[in-house]
Amino acid sequence: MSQVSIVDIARLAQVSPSTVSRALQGHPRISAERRAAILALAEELGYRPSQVARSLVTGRSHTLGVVVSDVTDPFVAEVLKGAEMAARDAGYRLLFAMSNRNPAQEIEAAEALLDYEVDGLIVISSRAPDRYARLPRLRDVGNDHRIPVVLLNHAQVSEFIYSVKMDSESGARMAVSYLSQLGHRRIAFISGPSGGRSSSERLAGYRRAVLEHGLDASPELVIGGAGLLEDGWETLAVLLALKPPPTAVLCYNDLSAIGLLAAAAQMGVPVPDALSVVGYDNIPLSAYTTPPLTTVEQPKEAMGRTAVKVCLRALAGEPATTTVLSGQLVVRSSAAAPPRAQ
Amino acid sequence: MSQVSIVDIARLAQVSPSTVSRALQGHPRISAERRAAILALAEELGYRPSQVARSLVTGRSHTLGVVVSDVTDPFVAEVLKGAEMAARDAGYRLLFAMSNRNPAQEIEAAEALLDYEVDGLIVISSRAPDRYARLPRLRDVGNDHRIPVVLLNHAQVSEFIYSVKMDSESGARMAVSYLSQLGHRRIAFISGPSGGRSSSERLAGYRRAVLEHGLDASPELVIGGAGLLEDGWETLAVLLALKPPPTAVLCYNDLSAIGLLAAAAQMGVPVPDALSVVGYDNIPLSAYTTPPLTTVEQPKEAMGRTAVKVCLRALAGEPATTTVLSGQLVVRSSAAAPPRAQ
DNA sequence: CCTGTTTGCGCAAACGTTTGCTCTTACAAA
DNA sequence: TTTGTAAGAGCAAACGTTTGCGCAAACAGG
Repeated sequence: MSQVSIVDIARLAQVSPSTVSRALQGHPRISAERRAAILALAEELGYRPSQVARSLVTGRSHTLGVVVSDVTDPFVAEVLKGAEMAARDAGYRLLFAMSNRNPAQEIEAAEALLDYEVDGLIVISSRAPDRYARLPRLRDVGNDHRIPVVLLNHAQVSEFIYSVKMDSESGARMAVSYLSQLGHRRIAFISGPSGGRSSSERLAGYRRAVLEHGLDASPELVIGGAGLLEDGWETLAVLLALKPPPTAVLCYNDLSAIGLLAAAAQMGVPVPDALSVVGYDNIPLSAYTTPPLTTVEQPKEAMGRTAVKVCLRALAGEPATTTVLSGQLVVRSSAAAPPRAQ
Repeated sequence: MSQVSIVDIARLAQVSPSTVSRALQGHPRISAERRAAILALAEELGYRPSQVARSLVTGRSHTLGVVVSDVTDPFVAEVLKGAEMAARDAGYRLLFAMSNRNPAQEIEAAEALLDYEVDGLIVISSRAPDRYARLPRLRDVGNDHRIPVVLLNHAQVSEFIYSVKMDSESGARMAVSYLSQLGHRRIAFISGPSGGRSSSERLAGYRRAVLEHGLDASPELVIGGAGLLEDGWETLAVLLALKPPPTAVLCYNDLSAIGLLAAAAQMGVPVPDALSVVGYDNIPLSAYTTPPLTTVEQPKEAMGRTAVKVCLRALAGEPATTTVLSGQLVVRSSAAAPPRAQ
């Protein structure tokens, strides 16, 4: 640490360290000349305050912890991007950890981040949302210094856990309604990671739309998945094995939809002529598939930004909220009227 | 901070804080019973050491800064994933920042991370590699406490800047050789972000292979790009405008290749029948395009892991190295023999 | 029994800030 | 002149650790 510190400046400026500190933060009771002199000196020496020393005394690290399931998932990456930008804009930094979609690892990571005294915690695709309310350090602390946790795409699970989410149910509902309007009666759903809130909400939206439009509600039409490329790929076979096969399918996310598209192309199943497929998320790549994917947009970057904003507001003492953003269907060409209706 | 500290434990155990500290870190000169008692107490109280206090005194934060161009790029995300895993395995955390492919923002981010006393810096797709050697805090510090910087896919730019990279030149060369063996004589190259080291190396590899195989070396065959989906999309038109159009194209990365594929599908240009395309990176999605993309594999996760390993070794005092990993061609079906050779 | 070494532990300084309190000086009001 | 107040700056404690040094007791060798 041959780094220049506040006392180096103090020595050179012939003042006390406290004066330097106050001058730097614009404390009113420092004369203008001193202030200027100190600022100039600091600039000249290339002084940069030690964030860790600052943290130690103030109890604020200007750091937010973010734990994600897997950065490699385009949806997650996009949200993370939004969060990073908002954090930077607010003078905050992000301590990053991955859970590999593993609940135990997720909690472990969260705890580790707390060791670094992050001011808040953002969890992007939680697999263990209800455990946060029970983390000792999140529970015990007096209300004056509670560490806000904001969960993405999860309902608020406790009084002090915040939530920003998209209305997944209506998103899925919109997609199914659209397919229904195109003439489809037998629509399959590939679900996401079990236990995931967004997965169950999308399923609920699917079921609701199926009911509302009086579509085929056979349970065999909902097929398990985990939101991975492979899921979509493997699912095509089970779709085709159904009797009769569905004419359309709503996928948990774009990734599984893309897997499905690939399988269809490989097996010579024309999309959308023989099978309509719609995804969810509207990741950038979804515009570049063949055919381009009809999908429901999730405001990913905005969700990330909002998450840190909510977190920061919580730090400022605002009560917990769950803010819900809305998406919309983006129509491209992977869904069309069913064969028999043509 | 109503957090339990080392002095709380000390009070309860009727010993001094130093003893607690030493007991916790397994110092030999603490009796076994005391040690056990203290450990038990710590466990019971749910004690977790304050990393920031620790950092302040030891000068080590057990934190690595990582600045990336854009997490949203699948290549970057994959490398980041590898880095995160290796860091976690070593008991390190990652402070994350994004540069948005902007040199000024990149340096600013790096400086900000240094304020948090990161032990090392990893830069994933640098746009300003040569500026690190000049950062005051990286230059001035005595050799005992120099902060290692490892650049990904950049050559070593100074004695104290480390580098882990793939041999991009030979990767590109392999790809072009392969196309040449298939019978292509006129092969285009879509370049990556100008100024990027990997872009120029891949271009060099392309040129070398073109020369070696006596292929058409017209300068019009190398086309500018930035490694984005849009680049590939827009490039198809300029490819087709060439007279005669090339029969194959090597793209800077899979992203641009996928853009190109999409454009081709949309404009009815059959791939690989009318145009062979090969990508670079082998991102997971490249196996799910139509047709599946022939590409050159980059060991992305391994690169991330290696980056943190190199960084940690540097901290342990090993001299700077540049380690180069090797890739290989993964043949799928987006490249085949040219039309006239069939 | 004396000296020398080992074992076990505490004291206190240090890391680089921030901040409540105190102190001095100047200046205005009475 | 006295008193009161405001401005400007310093003292020292505090944040939670780590660690060099010192000290006492125990123990070994002679």
